[in-house]
Amino acid sequence: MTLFRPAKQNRIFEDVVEQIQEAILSGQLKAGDRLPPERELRETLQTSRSTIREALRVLEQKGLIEIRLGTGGGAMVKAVSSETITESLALLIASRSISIEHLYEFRERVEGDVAALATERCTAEHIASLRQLLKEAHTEIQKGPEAVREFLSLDREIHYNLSKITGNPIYIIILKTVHDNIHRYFDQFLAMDQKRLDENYNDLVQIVDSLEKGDGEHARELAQTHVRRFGIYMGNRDFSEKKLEWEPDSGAFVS
Amino acid sequence: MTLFRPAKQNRIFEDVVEQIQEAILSGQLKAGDRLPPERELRETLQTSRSTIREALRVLEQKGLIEIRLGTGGGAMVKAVSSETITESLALLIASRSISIEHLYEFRERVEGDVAALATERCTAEHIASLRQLLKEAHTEIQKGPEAVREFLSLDREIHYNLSKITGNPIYIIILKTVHDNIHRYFDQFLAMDQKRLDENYNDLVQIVDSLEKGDGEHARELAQTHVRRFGIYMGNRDFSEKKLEWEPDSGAFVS
DNA sequence: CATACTAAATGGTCAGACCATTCAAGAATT
DNA sequence: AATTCTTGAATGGTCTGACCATTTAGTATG
Repeated sequence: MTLFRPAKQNRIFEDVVEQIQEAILSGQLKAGDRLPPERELRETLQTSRSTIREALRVLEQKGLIEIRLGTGGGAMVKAVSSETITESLALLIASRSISIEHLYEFRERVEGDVAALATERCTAEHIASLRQLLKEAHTEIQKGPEAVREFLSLDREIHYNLSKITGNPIYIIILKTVHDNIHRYFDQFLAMDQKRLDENYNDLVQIVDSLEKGDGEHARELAQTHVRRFGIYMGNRDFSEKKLEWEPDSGAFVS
Repeated sequence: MTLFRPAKQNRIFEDVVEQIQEAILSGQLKAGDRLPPERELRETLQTSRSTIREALRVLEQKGLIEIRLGTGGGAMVKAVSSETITESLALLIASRSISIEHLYEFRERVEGDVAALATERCTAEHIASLRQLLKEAHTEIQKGPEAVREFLSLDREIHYNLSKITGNPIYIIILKTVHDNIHRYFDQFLAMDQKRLDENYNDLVQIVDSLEKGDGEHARELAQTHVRRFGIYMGNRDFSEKKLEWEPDSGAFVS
């Protein structure tokens, strides 16, 4: 049960973190607001500056504040974003708890779901916006394989737009997180030849066509195929035999 | 492009974080290992104890170390887990960037994917293990509605097992994260009557039946229906009209 | 042998000082 | 008057050294 937390509320800086976090989440402090300077917080909260600073380090790592130097500086409240999730996922990859292959298998299905959902919910404006991006992508691939970076950037933008059409921020966050982590391996993409470029462009055109026709299941299949193609370029292997044991209690993997 | 980071490497504690994190991710420090005491790190890294401590706060928040008091204590390296992702998602929910309805729509499709994938990859042992859990669940629901907590715990365990069968740790992490965040709202479940209990139990039996038969698409549909039912109990409304604007550059939502 | 005490190791907190960066207000220059 | 330069104040970053709190291992005591 996740009913209880480990009782470890002894540390003062944790109390400071909690108070400030509560003020942010309750809306008393909004994005862009400035926290009082450290020396003032020190007096208000009746503690030492080092304790305040340890609390600020935690809040900073949580992505709740951002700190700037100088006269006009200090701790500013940030809008909660998906950055921390992206970083956590990057750590799981770096520690080899999950592999790029795992990430691709997951992405394939999520992008399929996104394409299907987007089909249900897209408007004429959405389609027009996608067509515009396709047009730009077409311009790029005509420049040949040296424009692969620009093409991939537009490819990403199109997937991003699809996730926005679903209206569900979780899909936006998940895709952003997955894309950010995959982009670290882009070097291996840069060798795409003209045939690959055309192939991928045609994938995108067909996906948008299906959206317009309202054929969600076809859009799903196309999106999955599209992602799978990308995965194959990256030397994606079959991983159906790979197994990782998962330690239930700690929530951590063991080899 | 995510090619460059903001050039802000001036802070010493960040360098300390980086060094220790690198030692952990490269395997020089393994889970369970103890970091040197603060006073020793202070000497080794030629810096002050407060700087070391700020670095430790960051590493702790990243979920890379855990700190214990007393003689045998100190900073211990932790196995990288999904805890931080769970916390980040909780922050997004608490700041109302995403709603429980969004979470349920996402969960519905992910659990569907998991059921379908698990069908492809399950072995006789997996089925036997699931049958055992179903048996325990059956025992619980016969005790009547007061055993709803125990039943829900087993329900969760079954979903967890399905994600393990996929062999893809991302599904394990995602479901764990989603479940952890949904469990905060469980109070509203506790009113399930006998009919609901039976309904949910039958869902689970049918899902396992489909797994055994190898009918992945049926398993997917059943799992989706099962999750949707849960969502409805929580006062889940139709949210297809809701829209949130997403700020591309910052990765943050704006109202 | 079991229990109680003691001391050492380690993290947690505090106070105060000084350094580094940034920015705005005023001074000097053109 | 406009521009540039200087200076000082505000603020975070770092350092030092001290003391407190908790835990464990070892020791003394019954």
